[in-house]
Amino acid sequence: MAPSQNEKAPSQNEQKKSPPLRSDARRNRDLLVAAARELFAEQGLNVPLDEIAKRAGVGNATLYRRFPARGDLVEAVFHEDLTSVMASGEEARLARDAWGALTAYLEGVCALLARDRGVGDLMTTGIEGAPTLDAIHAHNHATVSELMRRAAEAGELRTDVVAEDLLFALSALGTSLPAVEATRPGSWRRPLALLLDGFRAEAQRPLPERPLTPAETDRVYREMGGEPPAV
Amino acid sequence: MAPSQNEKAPSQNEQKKSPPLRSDARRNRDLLVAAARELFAEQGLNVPLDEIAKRAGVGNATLYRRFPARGDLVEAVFHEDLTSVMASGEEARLARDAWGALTAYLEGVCALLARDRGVGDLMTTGIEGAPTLDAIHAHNHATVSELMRRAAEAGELRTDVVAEDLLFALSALGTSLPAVEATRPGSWRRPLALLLDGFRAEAQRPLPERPLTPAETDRVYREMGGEPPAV
Amino acid sequence: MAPSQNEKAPSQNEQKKSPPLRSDARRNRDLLVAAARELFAEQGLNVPLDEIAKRAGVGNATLYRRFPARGDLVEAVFHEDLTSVMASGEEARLARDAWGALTAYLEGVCALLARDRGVGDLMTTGIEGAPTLDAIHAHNHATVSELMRRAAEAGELRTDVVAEDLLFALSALGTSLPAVEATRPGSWRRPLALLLDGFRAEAQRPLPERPLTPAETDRVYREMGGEPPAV
Amino acid sequence: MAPSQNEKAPSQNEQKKSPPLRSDARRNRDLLVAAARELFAEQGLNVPLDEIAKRAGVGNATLYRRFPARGDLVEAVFHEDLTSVMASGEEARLARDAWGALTAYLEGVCALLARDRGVGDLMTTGIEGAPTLDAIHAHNHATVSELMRRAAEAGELRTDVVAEDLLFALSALGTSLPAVEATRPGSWRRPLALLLDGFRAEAQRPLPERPLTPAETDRVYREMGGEPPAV
DNA sequence: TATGAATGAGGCTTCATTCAT
DNA sequence: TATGAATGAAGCCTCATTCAT
Repeated sequence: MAPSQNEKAPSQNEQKKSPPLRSDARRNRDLLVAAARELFAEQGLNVPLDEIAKRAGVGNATLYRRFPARGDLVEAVFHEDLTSVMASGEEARLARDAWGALTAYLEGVCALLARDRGVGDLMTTGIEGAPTLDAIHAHNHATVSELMRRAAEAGELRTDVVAEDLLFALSALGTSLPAVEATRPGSWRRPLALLLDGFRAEAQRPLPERPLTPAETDRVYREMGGEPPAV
Repeated sequence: MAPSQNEKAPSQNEQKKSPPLRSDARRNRDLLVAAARELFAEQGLNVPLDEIAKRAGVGNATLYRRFPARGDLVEAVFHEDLTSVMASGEEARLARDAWGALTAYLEGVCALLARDRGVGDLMTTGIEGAPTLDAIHAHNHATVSELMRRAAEAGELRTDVVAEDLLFALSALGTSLPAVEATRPGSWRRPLALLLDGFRAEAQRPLPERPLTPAETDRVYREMGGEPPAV
Repeated sequence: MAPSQNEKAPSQNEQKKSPPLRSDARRNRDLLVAAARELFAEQGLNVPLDEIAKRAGVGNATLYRRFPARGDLVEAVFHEDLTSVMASGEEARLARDAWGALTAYLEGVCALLARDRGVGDLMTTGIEGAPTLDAIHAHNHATVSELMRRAAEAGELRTDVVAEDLLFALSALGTSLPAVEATRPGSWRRPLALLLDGFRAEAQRPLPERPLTPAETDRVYREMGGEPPAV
Repeated sequence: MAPSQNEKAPSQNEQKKSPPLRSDARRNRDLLVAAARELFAEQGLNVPLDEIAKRAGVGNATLYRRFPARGDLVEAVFHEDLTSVMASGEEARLARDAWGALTAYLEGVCALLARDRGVGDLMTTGIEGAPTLDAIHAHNHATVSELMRRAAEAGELRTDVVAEDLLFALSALGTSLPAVEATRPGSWRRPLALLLDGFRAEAQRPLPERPLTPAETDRVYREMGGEPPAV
């Protein structure tokens, strides 16, 4: 469940100072994370905590002790998935074909969004006190920015857009993808393709309004969910 | 609150057979609708009913008596706004320039979406027992279909898309617009323009996946909210 | 209690002093009584007053004004039925065969109990401020007493029982009769016959406990429903 | 509250798999059951749950957590009493004198009915999802059937009656007994004796109507309360 | 006077959070 | 330290009763 490198350095998840967990505590922790992963995927991040504890087969206080805030649980659950997103982002940045790499990267992200309601919530809701997720978000932003810059240089991407434009569109789309995936698997590729076509160079029409600044984008996400953004 | 044309035909709101309301009842009803309009706009359709009653300054039972189900209140609140959407749809259909009319129509819809969270909820959540809203939804669909057909004939719109594609993208976008509007008024025009550029003829790339059928679209919305769609 | 001249002088129903009702008021009053009659019979005396008003097609305040307490409505509804019980009681007292007359009389009462849940409630619940019903109750008691006395003299009825014994048994049975009637029409005759067999002379076994006094019986009914007895 | 033998085998109350409760939880559970026992006895099974929680001195959520449905609480409360009824039923079946044993058994049942309104409700209302009570009901029926059969063979009981006849009469009587008990303790023996005299052999008169079948009896109780019968 | 609406208390249930063992 | 229960606030709904036209 937790990736193997975590076993070597569990401190990353439990913050710096924690001593390694006792075996039964570790087991319960993992059960909780697994249960939360399922329920977040199925029902989104607002699933009742008691339900998570029940599916894990532990008391709710075990959950609360291990994860004082909902965000801690969220962070634990999505650390792995989103780390792999970071990895695919790194890989994408190495590609020659920036636009193709961007497309492929976003397809990976959307595949994740489509099968996990929690990820979509992460993009719009934001989670209080989830530094790891913040880092991933920053990395994601950097990846998209970088690839967009190069794709624009290559003449594939219109030049009047910024990363915020794309990420915002993606987050808006993201919440809807699990529903289309449940209806017809794979059909999320179509709205994504339409979205991307709007960013292509040939489609250019002068855009109204300047793009949102990063600070404004933050505020947007805060408006939406009540907390800082996450992915 | 009630536009003057409603004064001529108040029966439309109160269904056929109801006798005209007494003055104080009418007043309370209007207070409730006004309070609900504000709170739906601010917080979406799931705002607690007690809060609506409190803001209206009436008891919660008064609310319940007048609007037995939440959907009745929703219908009363959005009837007017959405009727005007229907009117603008009729107007759009008369225009020469189909693509321009479609754009203008969608701008009107998005302006509404941007300033009222309730409308976005309506597009994804659906409301049980709101026949008027269903009718509006059907009209909206017909308008978009008609204009898309003509815009495609005129060579402005890509030919491999259907109304469901556009309406789905719009509903996905809609939920996010109030947040951008609150951050920078009017800035919702930008993501809308990007969305529309994806539908233009020149941008064509072969799309993956066939579009969702209307029945599938219904199921998507049901997946999202639990009930039939509304707008 | 309600002699035929009441039809000429309905004022007796609305207390002494009321002027005769205006025609529409009279109509609404009758609608209310009719609706209450149906609903009391179907669901018992605790049916919501609003439901009665709704079935009558009038506002609930009309009901309240005309019948300030639930008991007033109850009295109006059951006046007629129970008056006919009184009449049949009078007739029974004239019969030669006291035991046969008693049996026939109780069959009439049970037939009423079986098809009207309200009557059973009346026997156990009691109604505050229903003088007419009290009078009927007294008459019923007198009838049963008289017939029992004569049946005992004739050697048909055991001599160690009093009217309270029989009336109590009857009231206990009464609540259950609508359910058996709904299950198999007419089957209420069987438990009644069993009950009566317990009162026959030949069945005599010395009974434990002295019978309840009338005062105690009153208290029993008060215990059961909270109010004075009625039938 | 719980008799000492329960301390040896507490599992019987908490179902098979439950781990033993922690001391405070056990205490609160017992407080709830005690409060419910009192209130059920005083006011019947429809007493508000909040009132039970209040008398127990715990929050209403504690009650809900421990007893998700009212029936769970009912089952907990009456398990003990009714188990002792089953025991006395077993004992009765062993007696020589069937009629005497039946009488004694029913006296025990009536003594219970007289001092606890809840038991009477159980006989007419029925409780959803109370398997233990259903078992007790079946046992009660079997006991009465068996004793009636033997009493008929011994010539003490009339031969044209079945268990349903007696149980129905008993349930009809049952609801009324708490009121007579409250009025004069012990006086419930008199109506019971009268009832039983109606079932004696010497009293025989041909009974009208065939008895209700068990299925019909079920339907009767469903008519009365809305759910399957219980005792 | 006749009418219909407003009221407000009370019931049940659910959940996030805090407390006791 | 690990665990699970208690808590209390809040949501929704229903009804008998009172108030305003």
